[in-house]
Amino acid sequence: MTEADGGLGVTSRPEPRVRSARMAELVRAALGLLETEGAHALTMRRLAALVGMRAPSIYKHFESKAALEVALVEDALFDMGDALHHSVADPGADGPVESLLAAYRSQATSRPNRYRLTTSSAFPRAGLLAGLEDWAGEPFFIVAGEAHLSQALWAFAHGTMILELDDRFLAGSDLDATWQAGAIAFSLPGDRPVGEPASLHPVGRQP
Amino acid sequence: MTEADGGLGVTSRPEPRVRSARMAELVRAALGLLETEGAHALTMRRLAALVGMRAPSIYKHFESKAALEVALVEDALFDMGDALHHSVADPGADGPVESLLAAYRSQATSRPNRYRLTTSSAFPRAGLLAGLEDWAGEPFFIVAGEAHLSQALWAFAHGTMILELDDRFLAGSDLDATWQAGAIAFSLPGDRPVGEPASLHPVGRQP
DNA sequence: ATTCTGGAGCTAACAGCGTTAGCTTGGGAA
DNA sequence: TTCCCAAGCTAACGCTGTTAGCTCCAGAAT
Repeated sequence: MTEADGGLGVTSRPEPRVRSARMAELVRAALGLLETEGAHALTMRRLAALVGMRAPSIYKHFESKAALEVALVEDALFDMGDALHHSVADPGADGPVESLLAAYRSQATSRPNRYRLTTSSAFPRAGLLAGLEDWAGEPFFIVAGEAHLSQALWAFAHGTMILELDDRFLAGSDLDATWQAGAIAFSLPGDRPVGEPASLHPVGRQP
Repeated sequence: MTEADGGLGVTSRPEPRVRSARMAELVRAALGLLETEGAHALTMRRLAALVGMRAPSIYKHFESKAALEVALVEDALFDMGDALHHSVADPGADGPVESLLAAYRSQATSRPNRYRLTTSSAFPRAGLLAGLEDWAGEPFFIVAGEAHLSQALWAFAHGTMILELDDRFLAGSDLDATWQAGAIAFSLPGDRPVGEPASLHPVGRQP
């Protein structure tokens, strides 16, 4: 990841907050609860029981449930940022856009409920570590090379991701092809992988 | 809207559920609460107070809060579907993709909290009127002309929309340009509006 | 005209939620 | 040895969606 600092990166990876052993244990248990049973199962009483305490005692370590969720989401953003920065530093045989999208999709899919929490409208984003979201999202700018296209690419990635996780696409859809359709639409021609199926291309891209 | 039936449409607009006067009043009040104060304010007790009753009485008209939200979301999908079908039937001077995206954005922006509810991961989509979501989303297929590209376009639209509503884009971003960047990426060249600003194109698109 | 019925309101209450107040306890610093 | 405070506890508050069970009245049926 250090390579990226000397590269195109203009933001830097924030320093994660230090956590006591008990805090780390709570976050670990919370992640387990969230992923195995869903957001509705992540309650203070259930979490407390999981680590052998009672709900009010959690407040000795986190000032609110929101603060605990912030910890979960910061983990998610560090994981996502690391994966994305790695993908731009070392894109595979496919183009950089394909590589970035594959990293994004793989990361989100690995912990779907944490991804949902991270991108939820209700989540108190203001409490996040300063600069973390910008750093995690920077690879989109690096790959797209231009602000508006990078935002559009990010929006495509998030939109496709959340619709996939929520099973909103028509049953039986080939989602690999959907991701690839977006990758092609947002790729610079020179960066496109060779042997790209031409049918997926928006017909007649050239003026 | 009837023109669309004879056109490319293969799905048809479902018949809305009939609502008693009291049900309609509740849905109207619920929408007001949702939009003016947000999802957290939409509680059975507050809604009941707004129409001059007590919370348990609502259950004489809707079997659960979820059923009431289904009514709100069905309204949203009918409104969205009507707007999108209208846009494909009568695209403006801009291309069909621009026109569709503009309709999508305008519709969602007009009732942001209802849009959030409609697209929320937690929403019980199974309770929706059969075929309603398919019908509302059909214009994306009509415009893109191909299944995967249409899904990618829909994903871009939703992603951009929810990020815009949640204020997730970098402060000061020109979101019109972001929408347009996506519109261009997903447009067939022949359909692109004339006089497209070349600067929006990713720099150095040529190899 | 009387009776019956059922839709639509009500109160009381339950379980679960996040959270707070206030008490206790034990281990390390002074 | 004393003191302090971090970290646990119980009880409780106000909120949530929801259920049980009662009442009341309009309109249909007799």
